[in-house]
Amino acid sequence: MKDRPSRATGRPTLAQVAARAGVSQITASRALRSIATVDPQLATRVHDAAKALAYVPNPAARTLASARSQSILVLVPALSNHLFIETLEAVQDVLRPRGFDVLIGNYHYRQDEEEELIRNYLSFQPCGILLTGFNRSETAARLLANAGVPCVYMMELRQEEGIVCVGFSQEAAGAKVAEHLMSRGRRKLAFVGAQLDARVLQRRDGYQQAIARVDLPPAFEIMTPEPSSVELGGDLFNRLLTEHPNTDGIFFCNDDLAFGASFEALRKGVAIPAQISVVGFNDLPGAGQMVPRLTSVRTPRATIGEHAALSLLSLLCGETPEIPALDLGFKLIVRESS
Amino acid sequence: MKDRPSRATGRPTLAQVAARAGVSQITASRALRSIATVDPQLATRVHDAAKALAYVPNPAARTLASARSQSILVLVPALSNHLFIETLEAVQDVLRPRGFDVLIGNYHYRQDEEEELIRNYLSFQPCGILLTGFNRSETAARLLANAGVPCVYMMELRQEEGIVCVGFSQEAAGAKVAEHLMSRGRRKLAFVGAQLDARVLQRRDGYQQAIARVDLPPAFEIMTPEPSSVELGGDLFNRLLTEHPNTDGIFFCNDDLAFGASFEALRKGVAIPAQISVVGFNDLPGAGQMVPRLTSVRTPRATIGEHAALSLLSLLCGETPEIPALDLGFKLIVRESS
DNA sequence: GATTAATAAGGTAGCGCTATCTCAAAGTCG
DNA sequence: CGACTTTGAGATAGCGCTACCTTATTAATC
Repeated sequence: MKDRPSRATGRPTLAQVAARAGVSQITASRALRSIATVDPQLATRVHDAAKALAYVPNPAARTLASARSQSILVLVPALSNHLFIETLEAVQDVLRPRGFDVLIGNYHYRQDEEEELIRNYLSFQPCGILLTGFNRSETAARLLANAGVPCVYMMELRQEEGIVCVGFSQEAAGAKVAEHLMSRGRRKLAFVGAQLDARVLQRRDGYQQAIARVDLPPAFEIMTPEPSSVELGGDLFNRLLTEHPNTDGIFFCNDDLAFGASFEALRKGVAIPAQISVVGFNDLPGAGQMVPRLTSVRTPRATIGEHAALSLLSLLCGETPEIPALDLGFKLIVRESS
Repeated sequence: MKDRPSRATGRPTLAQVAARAGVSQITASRALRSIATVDPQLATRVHDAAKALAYVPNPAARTLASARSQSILVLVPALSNHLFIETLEAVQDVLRPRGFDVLIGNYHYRQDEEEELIRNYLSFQPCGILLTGFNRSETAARLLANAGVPCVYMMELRQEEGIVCVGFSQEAAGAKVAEHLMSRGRRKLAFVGAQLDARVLQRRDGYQQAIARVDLPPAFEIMTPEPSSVELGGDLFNRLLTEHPNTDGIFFCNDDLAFGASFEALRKGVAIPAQISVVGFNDLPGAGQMVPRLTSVRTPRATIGEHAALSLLSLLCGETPEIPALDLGFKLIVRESS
């Protein structure tokens, strides 16, 4: 019988660590995974051996043997929006130091793409998933349910048995903006929305409801499914001025649009806030430097990422978070534009 | 002997596909990986069986058996800069349809963090790595060399045996800006840089060299290692006005800074471009909407991502790209601010 | 037509790790 | 003090796939 060439990677293996520590492989495995049933003295020997050999576990072998990886999947609708970047960073800051690795999936606000990502990434057997909002295809939801992987939902809230979510009330935020504009004496309000994901619509609803509560006529709406951008903001602002020239208060569904509108106003000589008050959403970096400085709703996107990751961790430990739907609130930052 | 409970995942396996197709497992494996030595007829049978069973390969098993994953690691210095987002998206657009999955590592412009990410992700046995620039710790470079994983470098160019890179000449871009400002009659030039990564310094060098070539005094420099932001741009602009009030042309190392400066100029009543010409870098979305519309250098960041991914693919096939250092150029977009 | 070379398919043996079971030793209790 | 539980460690057997070697078949060469 000829010797087959080794197919090994050359990296130190658990077997070598175990041999060096004078214990069995499985004991070494348990020690390195901090499983309680190992004598502390043995555990120390194992850790010393691992350090001496510069042992790094092989995640593929681990995943294959346990049918569960150390990866956590995070699905966001866009990377182009700075909002989600901050959420992602916070998620990574929580998970990476704890030995998880974060897989990022960007579905470009498309349900079919999200479904495809879920299908694809489930084959990696992630140990947990962070999702944005509740709006997804039935197939996607079924895939997730069948996989039995713990999920935490970000950005939106829903009080429902078995649902763990971290976010804030988009409706309440929308209402707050309406109340603010009305407190400034604005009566001819408008809402400008792009992209039109579930959260934009929720903000719109909250905004309109607050207006209805004081028996004002509903806000004029300009809505487009186009992706949001600074340029689009300028266009929609112009459209609004043409269609409803006497508008005196606008809530843009996000800051990008509001930025574009502000530029256009400067160019056209439309006085903000003298003639029209403008409010954005998210309070992105730069909102406070705009001319005029932009009133916006500061959303807790980083904290949402952080707490979503922590909630997922507790799910992974078999615990249920005390508050399954965690409301992190928001804050209206009033500046010159209103 | 008691029956052990199955540890299987429940998902269909290659063995089932093979059985259904009436071939051996290894033939099924080869057929699904499109390895040439399989009879097309058998291959069809295998593919049909796989489809019928909704078979999805187990990446962990694949990685373990072959000591090589289907993952490609991309390391970028920041996600907060929109520039890299576009590069990442282009990379993903090339690699995901071809069955690779993209691992994103963000090292926050810190060499130690990059090193840590490399160390960590190498344990996943990625089949290729995309890196940003050439500036990294020696340890990191050694780790990469020892791993023997194909690498492609993005953003910067270097003519060197065995180095595959895709980018453009940062120096040439800097020079181009200087020439443009001088062509507008500007003589008292300044350079404002933040973050100060290698690429910012290269742009600065190109800028200064172009100025030196026509025997003008060197540009005044304001340099700070702080992370770049709109707010910082305003601060640095004010500092520049105080320290060198007669400056008549400024090159900001990126658009964020230029945005902040523009806002501050509007606020202070400094006339751009009448009093000072301003040029940014990257031509981020929004540059064309600024007041005044910002002159900027449009960088091919998406194309860089695309070509870097393609070059990596050819390395994976054992080919060497015809042009190992691919210069994708840049374009000065002249607008109102200069 | 015998020998060699190329080709295609399959058998076998892991890759490196962990789940499960087994067993010995120690602790617990009526 | 014997029967029962608890505890810690090890033996065993895969997880699902692919690399390597071998063998069967066909094509090419002398």
